[in-house]
Amino acid sequence: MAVKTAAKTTRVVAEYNLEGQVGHLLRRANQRHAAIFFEGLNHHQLTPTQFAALVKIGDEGEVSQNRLGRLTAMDPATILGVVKRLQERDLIDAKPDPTDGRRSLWHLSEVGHRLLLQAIPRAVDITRDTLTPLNPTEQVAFLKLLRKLA
Amino acid sequence: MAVKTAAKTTRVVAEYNLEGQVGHLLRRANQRHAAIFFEGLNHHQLTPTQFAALVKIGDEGEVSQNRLGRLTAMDPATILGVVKRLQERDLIDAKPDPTDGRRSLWHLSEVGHRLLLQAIPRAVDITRDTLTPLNPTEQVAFLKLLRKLA
DNA sequence: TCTATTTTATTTGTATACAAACAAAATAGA
DNA sequence: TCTATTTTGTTTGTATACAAATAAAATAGA
Repeated sequence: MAVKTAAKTTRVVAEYNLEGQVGHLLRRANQRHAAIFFEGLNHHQLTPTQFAALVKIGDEGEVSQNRLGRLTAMDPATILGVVKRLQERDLIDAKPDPTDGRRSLWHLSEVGHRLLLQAIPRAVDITRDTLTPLNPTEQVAFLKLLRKLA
Repeated sequence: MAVKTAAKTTRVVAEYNLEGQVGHLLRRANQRHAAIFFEGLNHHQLTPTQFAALVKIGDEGEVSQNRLGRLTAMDPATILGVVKRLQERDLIDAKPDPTDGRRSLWHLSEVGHRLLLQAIPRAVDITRDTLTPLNPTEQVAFLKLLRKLA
C-alpha cells in the first residue's frame, strides 16, 4: 500500500501543470485586466479598488467605511487605506453618523462626482476590452460561470 | 448633440453595475481561491506565488531569478521577494551561473523537494474545491474560456 | 573590436490584501 | 438594567504587485 501511494504521488507530481490550474489562470486574468484598467483610467489616476469604492459610494449616497468595504469586497484594513487616499485627493468627504458615534458616513465630493461621471464610460470600455478575446456568446457564458466562482 | 451625449452619459452611469463587471468578478474569484489555497496549504505555510515558484523550479531543475519570474508571471521586483523568502526557509538554494556573471541559478533544496511532493496533492485538492460550484461540463468550459483571458 | 542596446538583478515608492490584536461604541439578552 | 457579545475603525506586520530608476554584465551590430 505504501508503494502504491508513493507511485500515485509520483504520478500526480509529474503530471501537475501549473499553467492549467484555475488559480494560476485567475491570477493571470486578473493581471491582464488590471493592466487594461490602468491603461484606460491612467488619465484619472484611479486604481480598480479606488474606482470600485467611488462607484459604491455613488450608489449608496452615504455609507460607513466598513460597510463600503463589504460592498466592494475589501476587508477593514484595506478599505481604510483606499478611503484615506480618496479623501487626500478630496474625491470623497465624511460626516459623523449622528446615530452611531463610531461611524463616519462617506459621500462623494463635487470633484469626486465629476470624476466618477467621466470614469464610468472608460470602465465600460475596459470591461469590453478585457472580454475582447471572447465572442459575444462566450462572453455571456464566461460571466455566468465566473459569477458562480466569485 | 451635447444634450444627446449628456443623456447617454447619464444612462450609462445609472446603469453601471459594479457587481456584474468582469474585473470585479475576477477579483472576487481570486479572493475566494486564495482563501481556499491558504486553508489547504496552511500547514505548509506556502502562499500561491511561493508554491508556483517551487513548482517551476522543480520543473526546470535550475533556473535564473528573472526567468523564474516570467515562468510564474511575476515581475522582477516581485519574484525577488518570493525567492528571498523561500531561501530564508532553506526551501531553495542558488549557485552562480558559470556562463553569466549576473545570474544565479536556483534549485530546490532537499527540504524544498520534500515539501513540494507533499504540497502538490494538496494543490490538486485546492483546484478541485475552487471549481466545486461548477459541474464537470461547466468546469471544462470555464477553464477553456478563462485560458483565453489569461 | 568597439559601442549601443538588452538583460539581469536590485532599490525605492506606492497600493492592495489580509491576519491578528485592540479600544470604543453599540446591541442583545438574561 | 446590566453585562456579554458584536460591530466599527485602527494599528502592526507580512506578502504580493508593479512602476521607475539604477548598475553590472552580456550581446548585437556596425
